[in-house]
Amino acid sequence: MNFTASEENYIKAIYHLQQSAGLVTTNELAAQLKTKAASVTDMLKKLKLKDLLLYEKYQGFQLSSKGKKVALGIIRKHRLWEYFLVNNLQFGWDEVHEIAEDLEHIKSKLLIEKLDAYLNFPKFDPHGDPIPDVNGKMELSKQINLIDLELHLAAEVSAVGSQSSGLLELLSHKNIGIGTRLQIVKKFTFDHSIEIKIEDTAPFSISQQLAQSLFVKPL
Amino acid sequence: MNFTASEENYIKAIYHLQQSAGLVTTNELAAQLKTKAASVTDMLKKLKLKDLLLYEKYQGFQLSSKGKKVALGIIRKHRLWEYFLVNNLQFGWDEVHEIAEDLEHIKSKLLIEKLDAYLNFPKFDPHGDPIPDVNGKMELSKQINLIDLELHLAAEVSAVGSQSSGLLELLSHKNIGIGTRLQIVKKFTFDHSIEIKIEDTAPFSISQQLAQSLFVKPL
DNA sequence: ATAAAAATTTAGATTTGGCTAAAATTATTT
DNA sequence: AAATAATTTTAGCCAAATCTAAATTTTTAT
Repeated sequence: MNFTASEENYIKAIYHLQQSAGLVTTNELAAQLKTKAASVTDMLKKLKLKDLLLYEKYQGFQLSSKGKKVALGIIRKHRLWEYFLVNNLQFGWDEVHEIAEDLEHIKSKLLIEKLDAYLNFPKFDPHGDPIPDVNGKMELSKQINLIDLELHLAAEVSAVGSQSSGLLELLSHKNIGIGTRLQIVKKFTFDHSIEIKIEDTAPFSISQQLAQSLFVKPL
Repeated sequence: MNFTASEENYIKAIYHLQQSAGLVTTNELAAQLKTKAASVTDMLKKLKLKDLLLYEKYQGFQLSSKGKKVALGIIRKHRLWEYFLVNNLQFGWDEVHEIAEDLEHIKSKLLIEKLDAYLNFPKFDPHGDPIPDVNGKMELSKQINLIDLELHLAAEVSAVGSQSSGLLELLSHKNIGIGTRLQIVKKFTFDHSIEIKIEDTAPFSISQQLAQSLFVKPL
């Protein structure tokens, strides 16, 4: 089956939303895609007709197993291209999301398999997110949200919660990236900020919001 | 200015047609794009409005200088991607056109400049067509791919397909450089290798891949 | 030079994906 | 349990890019 770029964007957005929420709602999706609820409803009908979506009107929705498979294919393409852009073309990891949004809609199956081989079958993209293989399987790492990391337990940054340029700018300013080793030295209840220490540098504190955008693997 | 994929396809097709014909006609273009004359007329009006086209109805048309600049930008992207697909991803040179048709519409300027650098600023694509540089300049000559040179016809090496060190190493080992005079003494269908003779030295054979990286001017 | 043929353009319809505004449904409050 | 609020859907419209059929202009041939 063949899908338009717009359909693919809906499928991908639904996939990401249902990861946390289970059932997805029309307004949520409209906000995510920066479009209007009425437009979403239209597309939902189309996706249901193509058996990509389990949907009863007014009742919320989620991807069918066919829909999930399509979503994983798009995510695979997106993350492989991001890997290529950063590792081969020397883009910064904060510059590649937009471009990969376009590249992910290029249709050729062979292209992606050859790209994957050329890159040596990478398992994680530059943001630490796992890359699905040809069958949609991916390594689900034991990463947890930084806010939930136990006090004084050493861990390694493995992923960021979004690709927003604001977040990436802040991280590079604070010298935090994928692979950075750190531990929490104090948690403050007042504003839920936490104080972290990166290897042997001086501890500094980060906001709850930032901590929630960081994922780590305990070492 | 930003253009749709469809507009870009029209611009590119007009560019190629006017290379041979000068003025282009509606039916010609419709045939080229596998669409109907009425659709072409609609698009011509749009392109004229955007100052990409010199067009008076019923009188034929051609690209404005602005239109030509846009065309060269698209051709640049197309040929760079073809080069990447063949030289890096190991596609056959006969498999890449379709995919490049899609990739050429990816918008990022930075992407193309980084790709160009990554590929070592190639001057010719895998089919021997010149790749325009950032300013739209390209090597225009009667050179042809060595693989297409007529048997026993004397010719002079005029360009190599890329600056890759592997290619240059091989060429210097075989004593082939710009200006080298040679002729083909035999073509083998089995592996598409060819046997060449440089001036008065003994003939030797070179691979299809190497022959495709060499461009010659018949003397 | 005029009629027929060919090429081109216009007019009106269709599809896709979006919009606004109004209607319908579900959820929340009093 | 109504009334109000929020959410979702429907209805009707718009723009881009295509199409068919009809009208117009240009070219060709008698």
